[in-house]
Amino acid sequence: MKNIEGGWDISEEKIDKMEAIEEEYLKIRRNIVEERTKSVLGASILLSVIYDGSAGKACLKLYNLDDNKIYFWFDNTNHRPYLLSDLLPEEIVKKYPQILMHKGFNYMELVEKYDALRDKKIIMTKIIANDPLSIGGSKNSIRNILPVSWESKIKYHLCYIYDKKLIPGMLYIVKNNRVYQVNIEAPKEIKDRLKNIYGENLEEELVEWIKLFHAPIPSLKRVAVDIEVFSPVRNRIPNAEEAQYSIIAISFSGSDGLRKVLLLERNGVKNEVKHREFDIEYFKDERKMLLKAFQIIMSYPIVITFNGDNFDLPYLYHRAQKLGIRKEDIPIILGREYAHVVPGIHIDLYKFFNNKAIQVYAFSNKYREIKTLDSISLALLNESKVPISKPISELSPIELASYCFQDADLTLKLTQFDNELVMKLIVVLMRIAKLPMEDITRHSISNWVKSLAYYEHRKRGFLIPNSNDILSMKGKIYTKAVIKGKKYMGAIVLDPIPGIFFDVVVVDFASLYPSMMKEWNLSYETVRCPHKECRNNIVPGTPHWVCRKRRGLLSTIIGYIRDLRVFVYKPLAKDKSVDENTRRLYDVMQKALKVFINASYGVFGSENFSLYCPPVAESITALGRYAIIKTIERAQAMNLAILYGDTDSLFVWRPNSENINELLAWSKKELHIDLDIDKVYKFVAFSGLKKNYLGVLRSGRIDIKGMVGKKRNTPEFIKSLFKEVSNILASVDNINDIDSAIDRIRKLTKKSYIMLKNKKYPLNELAFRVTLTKSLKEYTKTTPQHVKAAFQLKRYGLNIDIGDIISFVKIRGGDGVKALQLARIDEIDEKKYLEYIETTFRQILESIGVDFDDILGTKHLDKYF
DNA sequence: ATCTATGGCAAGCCGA
DNA sequence: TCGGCTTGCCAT
Repeated sequence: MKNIEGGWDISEEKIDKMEAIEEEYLKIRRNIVEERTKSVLGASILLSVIYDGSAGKACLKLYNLDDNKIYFWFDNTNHRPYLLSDLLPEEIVKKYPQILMHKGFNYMELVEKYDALRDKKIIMTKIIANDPLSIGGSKNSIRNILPVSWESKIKYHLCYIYDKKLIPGMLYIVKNNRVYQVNIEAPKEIKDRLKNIYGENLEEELVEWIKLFHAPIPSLKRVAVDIEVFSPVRNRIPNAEEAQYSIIAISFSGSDGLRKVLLLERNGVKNEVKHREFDIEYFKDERKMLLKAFQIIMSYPIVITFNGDNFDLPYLYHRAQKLGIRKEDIPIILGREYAHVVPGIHIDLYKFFNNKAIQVYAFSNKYREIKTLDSISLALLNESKVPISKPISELSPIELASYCFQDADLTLKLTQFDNELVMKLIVVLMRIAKLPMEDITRHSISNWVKSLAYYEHRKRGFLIPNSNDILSMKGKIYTKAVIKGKKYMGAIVLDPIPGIFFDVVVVDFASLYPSMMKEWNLSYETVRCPHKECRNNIVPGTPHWVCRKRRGLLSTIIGYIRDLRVFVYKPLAKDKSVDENTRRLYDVMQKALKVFINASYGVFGSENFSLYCPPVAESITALGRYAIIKTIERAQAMNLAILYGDTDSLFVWRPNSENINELLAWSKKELHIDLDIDKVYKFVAFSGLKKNYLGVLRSGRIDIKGMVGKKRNTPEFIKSLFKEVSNILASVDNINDIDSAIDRIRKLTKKSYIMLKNKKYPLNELAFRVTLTKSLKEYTKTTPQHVKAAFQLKRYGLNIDIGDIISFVKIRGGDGVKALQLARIDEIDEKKYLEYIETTFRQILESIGVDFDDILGTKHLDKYF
């Protein structure tokens, strides 16, 4: 027996047992490689597609619903890529000897001549480096197809013919070396709903979309994994590449009920303690423990981690190599950004939950503090980790096991809550974006839209343009942004009329920007199109024109998505006559569609988007401004009093319902956008500032927007004061209640002043919590307070990095601030805090017509000191 | 390698 | 002291 680290006394009998583990492990591996390439496979969900252009092969990862296992399907038909000169019209090849190296290459010209090439079914390849089964080998196969120097210019023609239109997340059957899509019927009632809008003959494309949403979403077998590593130094995160220290615990929590912790016996102490929540298996040899872990990982089709791409899996991989396990016997393949597992799929929930689109639109900003497993679990599961008092390396075996298991279990639960919402969302997003499971969970919205758009291009046989070419043809912007440094003009915000108003109705346009894209045929190819006849089809407020001859691709897709959400899935998700489970499923669909709708405008204004087209973004906002201005004019002509409005909403004071209905009808008829009643307020109090008001709905719910007291970075004691004040206001029913409310607020204010003066608030409630949005050395222009506090912490040896939230309090003298951890209560600068209370309260009070100074009965704060 | 947009406010920094 | 600029957070 080889001594690995420290060395153990191992009995013969134990060695036998361990060798059995190794034998079993190798058997599973062989089984995976040899048998899982079947030519007949029942209904399976397609999880991943790996193309390799240079080898002319593709590999699909299919999850078989019969046995919950992953199978591979190789396409060995060896599609050799065509050379560019085969694809392009002869005259173009002659004209440009280096083909696309020519700088001013005209993409539109190519499009016009492209029709002849349609039947060749050109599509882009997608290449994943380091695919788990090494079906190809080269990292960037484009190099093997074309001379290297062409690489950058070549992007849009590529290159490799693959005529199967596979949709990740959809169901397929494999038979005799062919892959067939499972036929899904589009339900009649859904079609009927759409026929009400589109007429009797639904377009084939729209029916395809419905099928996408009505293919069943099976429950996927999965296991969550977490590891703990020994560390001789407190709070030091071990380096995954060096993998210097032992892995001391590996925990698993599976959707099939597996609850297991593998523990390394250390210091010669034997601990065969049991735990009632999970099984513990003790190991003397770390290598055997890893083999056992690998065995478990390989037995699941889906492996879930929290930050496994960056830590757990790389650490396991490097540690295993260090302990002498051969590379090919480790079921982990490290890519540049991903850690893949074999044979299944690895989902890193850290990346998924960090995705802005998921945070904001799917989970409506329920979690937005630091994205740790703990904070996300707390927000979504209402469950958090039991804190440990000692460093990990000092825990007793049982404490360590519980701590480690807790992480794996929370990770699994994040995919299970709300009827497996997260897994279903992932599958639906895969189907919409046409991205493999690994990619959809790691990429951001601009990549999702890109993938969707590319798929639609290929389906229609369109060339996919190079972003440089779009930009050089359509890069000009004509409007000026209000905010310095922005590219073009955005939305209109009306100046609110300060004061308190009872009986206010808010109307707003239903998804204004996407509606504009749909109504105006806005897409990168239709805005500023080459046709002379379209030049007079001008977008109001801009010099841009829109094509009349061709339907815009993105405009069409966004139109479908919008209609499916607005007319089908959103109403059905609320429809009480639909059974509970189906309704929840519709809610998932509705949420997934929302993500795409909300991003559809933004991506066109983002340089990172591969179809970036500023005139499209500019036209969209211009049309938004046009719509709201026309509506205001119309409302005024009808004698409706507009108190406030922002982008797509208008606040109307005491309207009668006839007038409102007339306005809504007018909008539909004249602007072709749905204007709806969004909210009805008992009263709204405007402070006079834009994006800053407080309202109480008919239901008694209180709506507070933009006020300081609500912001995440304000100290806790002010937030709770603010909450009390808003509750007082929520109780106001009519104008007569106001005086007594003011009186209560006055008392509250005074009380808080005295509390502050007598240092009754604990230090941590006084802390401001501000995020570092850059790394410390990038703050070159100014040194804001939270950066000062961060430097103080750094001097104390703490590791401070981008994304950290710095807690600090304001003090007298010195820097003016001190990091919370370093401050004492007697250093506090009360004056600064009084000023802060003042602004907070002023915003509320001025809106209800009370002078802040009256509240205190004094003009000077100093009198309190 | 990562990234949807612009408008608005409060506070603090920093040079004139 | 003033005002422009930077920063972070929020509204839509």
